[in-house]
Amino acid sequence: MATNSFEDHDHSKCVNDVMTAVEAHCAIHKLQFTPIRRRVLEILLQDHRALGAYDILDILRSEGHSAQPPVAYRALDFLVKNGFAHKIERLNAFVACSHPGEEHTPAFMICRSCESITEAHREPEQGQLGEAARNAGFRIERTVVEAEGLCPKCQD
Amino acid sequence: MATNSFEDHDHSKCVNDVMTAVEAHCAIHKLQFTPIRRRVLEILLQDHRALGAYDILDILRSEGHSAQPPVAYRALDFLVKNGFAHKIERLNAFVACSHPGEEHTPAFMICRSCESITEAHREPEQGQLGEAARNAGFRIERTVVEAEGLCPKCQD
DNA sequence: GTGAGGATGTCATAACATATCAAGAAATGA
DNA sequence: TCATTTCTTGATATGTTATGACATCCTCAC
Ligand SMILES: [Zn+2]
Ligand SMILES: [Zn+2]
Ligand SMILES: [Zn+2]
Ligand SMILES: [Zn+2]
Repeated sequence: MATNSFEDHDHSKCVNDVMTAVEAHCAIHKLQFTPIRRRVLEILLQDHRALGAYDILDILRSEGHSAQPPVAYRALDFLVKNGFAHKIERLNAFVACSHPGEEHTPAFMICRSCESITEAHREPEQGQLGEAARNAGFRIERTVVEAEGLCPKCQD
Repeated sequence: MATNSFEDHDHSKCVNDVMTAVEAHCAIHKLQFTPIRRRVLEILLQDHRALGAYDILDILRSEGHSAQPPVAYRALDFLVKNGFAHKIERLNAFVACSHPGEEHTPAFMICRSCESITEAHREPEQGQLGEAARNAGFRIERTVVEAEGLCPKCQD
């Protein structure tokens, strides 16, 4: 996966790398990477966009799977809990992770025009938020950092 | 309002200052600070917590107002659009702004234990997110920055 | 083989948010 | 003042996102 998915890149390699990393991670950690979970991740990886749970359900149904909401939400829970996908709070939607399995604190840039999303990484204790937390005596456990705007292509 | 609402502070002054500032801002900008809008802001100001639209509806109803969802959402839209309240995306809920009317880029610290929320301010172009955006050629228009964790009191 | 834990299928419902249209109130400008 | 326009509210309905609950099935350990 390119470091910045706004740039042109070999996307099939991008998909492949993630699937390989996830398979390896599941093997090591004895996680069941079942067909539904795999298929949902594949769907998320189709492009660098966030999909709602019901978008995913529609796709599953179009493939002959009689899918009820919990089917999508359970697969997404699995992917999110294990660091293979992230929820974009601003959109109530889900995106595949660029660095599956690795511990990281993501920040997202969301293009409002083409809807593409790039994941960057932060250090939670650094920067303005870290400083504000120290000043307030607040202990950060999770962060939601999402920027909305225009990607390079859509600025033209 | 205290710079950090996790600290003990004179909350009635805190409420008063915000209401005064909002009234002044509405007078200057010819905004209609109607009874419903005022009441919803008062409800949000009761404590430094986020309330869902339906929480607000319940309160309005308990006060004899026959309130349907659009009543709450319209008032909240008004408050958010004019910078008197913010939506907390992580919670699908709304909180009163600490600096009503002023242009600012908020960041929130949300205590998962007592649910209190403090608003800090960021410079959108600075810090880790600003740097990531410059590297990617991304133009930031809005940001969502929310930290979840434990406030000073709840760490004991 | 039996029991325990995890995964899936299915139905139902909760929680969050908006579309639409009618009616009323307030600002605007003759 | 009166008409016009714009904003606000009332009310019904519906759309969208997410979870609860329970039955069934599968796998693995014992
Ligand atoms: Zn790619
Ligand atoms: Zn990630
Ligand atoms: Zn206060
Ligand atoms: Zn604010």
